[in-house]
Amino acid sequence: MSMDIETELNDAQREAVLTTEGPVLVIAGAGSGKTRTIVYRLAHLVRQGIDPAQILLLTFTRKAAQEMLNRAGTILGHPLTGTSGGTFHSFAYATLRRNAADLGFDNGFTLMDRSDCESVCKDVKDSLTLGKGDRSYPKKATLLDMITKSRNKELPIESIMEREAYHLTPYLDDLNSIAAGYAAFKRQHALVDYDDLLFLLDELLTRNEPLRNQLQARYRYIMVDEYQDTNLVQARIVQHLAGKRGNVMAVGDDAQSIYAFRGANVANILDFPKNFEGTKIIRLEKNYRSVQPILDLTNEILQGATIRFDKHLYSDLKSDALPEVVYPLSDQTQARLVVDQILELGRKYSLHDVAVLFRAGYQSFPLEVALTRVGVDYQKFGGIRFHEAAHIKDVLAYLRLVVNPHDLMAWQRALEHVKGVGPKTVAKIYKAMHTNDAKYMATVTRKHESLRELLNELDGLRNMPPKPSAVLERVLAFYQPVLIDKYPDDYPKRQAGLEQLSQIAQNYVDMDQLLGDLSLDGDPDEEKRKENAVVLSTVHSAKGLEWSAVIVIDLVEDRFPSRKAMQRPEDLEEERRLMYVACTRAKQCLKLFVPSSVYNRQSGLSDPTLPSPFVLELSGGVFTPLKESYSGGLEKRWPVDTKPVHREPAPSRTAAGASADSPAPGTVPPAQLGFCTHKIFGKGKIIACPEPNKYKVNFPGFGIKTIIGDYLEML
DNA sequence: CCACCTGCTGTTTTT
DNA sequence: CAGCAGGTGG
Repeated sequence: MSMDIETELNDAQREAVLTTEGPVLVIAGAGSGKTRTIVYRLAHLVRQGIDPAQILLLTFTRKAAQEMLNRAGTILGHPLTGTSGGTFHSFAYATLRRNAADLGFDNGFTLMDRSDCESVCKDVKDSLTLGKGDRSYPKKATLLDMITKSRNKELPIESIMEREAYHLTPYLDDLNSIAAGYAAFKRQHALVDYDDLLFLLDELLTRNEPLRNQLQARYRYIMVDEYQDTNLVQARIVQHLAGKRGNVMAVGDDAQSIYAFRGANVANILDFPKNFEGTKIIRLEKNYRSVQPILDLTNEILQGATIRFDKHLYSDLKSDALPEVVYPLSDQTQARLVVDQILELGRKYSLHDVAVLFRAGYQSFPLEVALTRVGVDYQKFGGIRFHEAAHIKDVLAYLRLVVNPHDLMAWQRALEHVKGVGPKTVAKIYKAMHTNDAKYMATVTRKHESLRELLNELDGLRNMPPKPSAVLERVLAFYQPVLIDKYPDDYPKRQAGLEQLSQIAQNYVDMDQLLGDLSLDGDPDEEKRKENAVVLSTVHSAKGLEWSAVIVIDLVEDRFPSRKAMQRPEDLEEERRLMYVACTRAKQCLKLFVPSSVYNRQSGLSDPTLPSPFVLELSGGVFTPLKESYSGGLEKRWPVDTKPVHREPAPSRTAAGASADSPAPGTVPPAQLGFCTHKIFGKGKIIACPEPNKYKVNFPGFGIKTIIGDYLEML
């Protein structure tokens, strides 16, 4: 492949590629050739004679980094060797491992995944004897959420609570104690969570000047992708690495910021020019991905935003076909209709070029069943990850113990397979081992004969050369009976997973590296898109990707936007950007599905739905509406808003629904539903208007109340 | 102290 | 439908 900067790039892209010195901020709209720009810049730098090892490319997923490096290699005609590319987290992991002793980890450390972190939270909670008998006590997942959110946003737990979890206020003191206990536990057992990777790197770079200088000297050219989704500590890391020279190119799009929930701060991209003096700002606005009718629709989604974006994408790609909005009767029939659409699209496109997107992982379950029934293969992104499966974690626990004897989480997993040994016994054994209490060890091993064997086996592992594949081989051999015993129903399937793990291990010489990569990057086998498998993905996991045809399902209130995001206006804004990301993935064909009812587990019945506000506010001209007929087909549905909708004397939330389609009878157009305040209950969300001037309002902490309009102030 | 059973609660997104 | 607390029997 050739590299012709003159003909293959537009003016803005070319400028971004050719500006190699000094800070550059590239505001890259969706589909504006951002990846191409980064790839060409990589190639250009190397062609200029820059040593590839002096380039650092930080991206959001390791997959993205790998793909960019590969493409740059293709352009150059030889692979880029020595370039560091990956996520902030993987870069941090590698750097910390080389400097573990400096951070007080003399025996190395182990990276915990999400479920490890949750169980630590639970253990700490139990050991502080908090929440006994309280059924509504925050779950371990909630506890961890609050702790990491507080860290990522660098705010006290109290502020996080005030802003987004008012109902947890009674537990504030508990949460602070649990957070402290959690931190102490990690230290004590040489464990590190995802957040620690970033904070420890920041600490290291701040404190260790020689190291900082060394890294600054090495990485003379830094590129950071998806800058809108970095948080405060990531921005500091970039500043440390860039140093005075400030040779940083940040690329991102404020309209695609969808990770505020984990502490991402859009201010980073907006303030980049302030933090790096003399920043050259380049905007990429021409879209090369989507046909114009799709962009007309996505531009409208952005127009509804409270804080307007200075952005309007345009494209040369024409099409006569408008995006479609399809109204199935229920989420069950939606699955069937989507399968029909997939089969039809499969005639025009390769199936791996067709994607179904949704807000949350579980929303694809009915579709997965339907696809399996008709025999269509699919590949799902954003579900349970490879390394989170119980049997994989079991096996990895033994590997972890080879590296880090303080890893209590791993001890628990490993020893609890012995019949008669539970959490309490493990804790005692752990303590006895670390205090050389031979007497207890003798007693306990006499009581459980198979424990003795297991400990001998572990010693054997520790004494062999730490070659991952060899150690794993031995672990798998003695894990085999446990596997069959523990999973009598489906152990053959899990066995296949373990063999896959063996395959992966072949590629590693270093145990730490293997463990880190598994936790930081999930299933390395997922890299390649399967041929002839339709893609199912959460919108978050679809970021940065594109398909010829995209179907978005479950576009109803409480699902997309998610129910949890309906409490606060700023969360709703993030959902809007998420909707924008979803729709801008489509190149030629976009279909939005709005089921009229969804199955409700609690009642066992189908509940009627309200269409997502993001669909309601679209003007009639940008899409073709189709509804499911009672016979199961699709027919054109004419916009019914010819008869004027009776409007309440205007709660002023008009941004939504200016030209909305008429809602189903008996419901109220969400255009009128917004937020309000009440003298006693405070701020709440209006969820229905059963009769004129009477509203059902959900007040956080008080629940749903029906209130006369006169007592409410509309926001 | 551990394993197993019962009945209640409440469902986002990810490195 | 899972995840979890609490009770019971070994």
